[in-house]
Amino acid sequence: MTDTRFKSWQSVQEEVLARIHSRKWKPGDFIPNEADLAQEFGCARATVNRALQNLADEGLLDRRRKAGTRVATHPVRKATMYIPIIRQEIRDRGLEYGYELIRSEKVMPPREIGKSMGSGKRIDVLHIVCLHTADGRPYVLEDRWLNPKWVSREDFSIFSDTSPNEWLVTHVPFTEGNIVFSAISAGKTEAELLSCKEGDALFVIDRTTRDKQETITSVRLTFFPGYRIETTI
Amino acid sequence: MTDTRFKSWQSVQEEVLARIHSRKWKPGDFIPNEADLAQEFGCARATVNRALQNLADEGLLDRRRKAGTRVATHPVRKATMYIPIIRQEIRDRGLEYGYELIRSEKVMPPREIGKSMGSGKRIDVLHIVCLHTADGRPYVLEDRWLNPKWVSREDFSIFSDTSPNEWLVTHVPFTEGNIVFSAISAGKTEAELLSCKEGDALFVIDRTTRDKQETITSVRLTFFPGYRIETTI
DNA sequence: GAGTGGTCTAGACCACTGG
DNA sequence: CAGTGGTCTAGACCACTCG
Repeated sequence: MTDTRFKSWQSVQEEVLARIHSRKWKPGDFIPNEADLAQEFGCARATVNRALQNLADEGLLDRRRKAGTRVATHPVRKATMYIPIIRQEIRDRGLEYGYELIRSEKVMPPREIGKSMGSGKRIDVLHIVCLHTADGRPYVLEDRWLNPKWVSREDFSIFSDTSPNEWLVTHVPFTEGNIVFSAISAGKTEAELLSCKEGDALFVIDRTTRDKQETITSVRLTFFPGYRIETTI
Repeated sequence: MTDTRFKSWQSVQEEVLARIHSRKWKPGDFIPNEADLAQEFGCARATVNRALQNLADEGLLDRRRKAGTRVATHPVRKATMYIPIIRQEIRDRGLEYGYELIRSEKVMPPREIGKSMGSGKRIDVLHIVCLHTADGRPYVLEDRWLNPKWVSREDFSIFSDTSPNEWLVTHVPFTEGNIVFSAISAGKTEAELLSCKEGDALFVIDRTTRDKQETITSVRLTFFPGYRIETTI
């Protein structure tokens, strides 16, 4: 049964996938253990391990010590979304990118945002509103709150022609955070800035970036009506 | 410089992360090569490799042969979204799951959907509309087209009390597909079925599952107003 | 307790790609 | 061409967890 065709973990993965697709191994079934598969494929166990682990990461297999490996019953449990890097996304569509600063101020933020920025106290926070355009038409509205601890007065002024996004990349450490996708109805402000009608459905991404509990920046991206974000599984 | 604290790839990864966070290694910087790091950490190169590869997968490092490894300039490039398994999602929220079949028919599908199901010809296709409820309130509307090649007449009748989702898991092979997230404005139908107002902004997921070019099923999930999907980075 | 996956090692060779 | 990451191997031990 030893087979010499399987030399790389990719080829092992392909064979495993083929067996799943062909329903030789059905959802819920246990598959042979790594050692046996290694022998059948004529490769090292580490190679099989790499292949199976990768498939498990993608959600196609469930693996547990002692219990073994089985084909997942819910194949599509996660999808990897590529978060748009706005300027690049617009260019990729063959459109001309434009940036426009709409508002830049230091004010008391909404309670919810302020809480996590001022170590408990409510403090003034930098607030930037800007618009990214594609071929001159509104593409996405960026509404950002920046913890002043991370931005000096001088830096602040640069946002007149540099998107906060670009600046953040090189001035703020990598951190943790979360992202929320949702849909909102365009209010008066959004309608004006995005040149759409009030009530239009808009796709929204809220992202918060933290450094140990403390919020560094919180941003809402509101896209033009009809925007869609796509991914392959 | 050899250090004995780093025994596992996770600990190596943590150390690398720490150096990125502390900005000892800044975005765009090259970091030492694997061999050097292995020596510094006092572990095998394979261990360093595993750690760095994982960070590269997460988008925090850019790696290229010969060129080397550098800290990514755009840290948050992708996010892994956990696609809701509706019944489970509702239960996780502590609500009672309910299922209601609204329509079940075999009809000529919209051109776009029909094309990829009938090997070129337009054929009748199974169409299911159902509603998933949480504590009796509309949660998500499921509008699904099923390639009849994959569903027999008898199977079809079961959808009166089983969500197509559950059925698909055990009867259809794993495949490829794509997912699209977007926002729509509630029309008359959505408003009625989801008990919301016309014009409300609704979050929508469109998912298509294919087996080699041929579409097996195409589904649109339209969520109640206010629905959000969240992920951590 | 025993079976299975998870990981580490040391060494080797390969594959890609920048200069 | 040469440097770097990518991968494979064979063997070993560990960690978890099912029964």
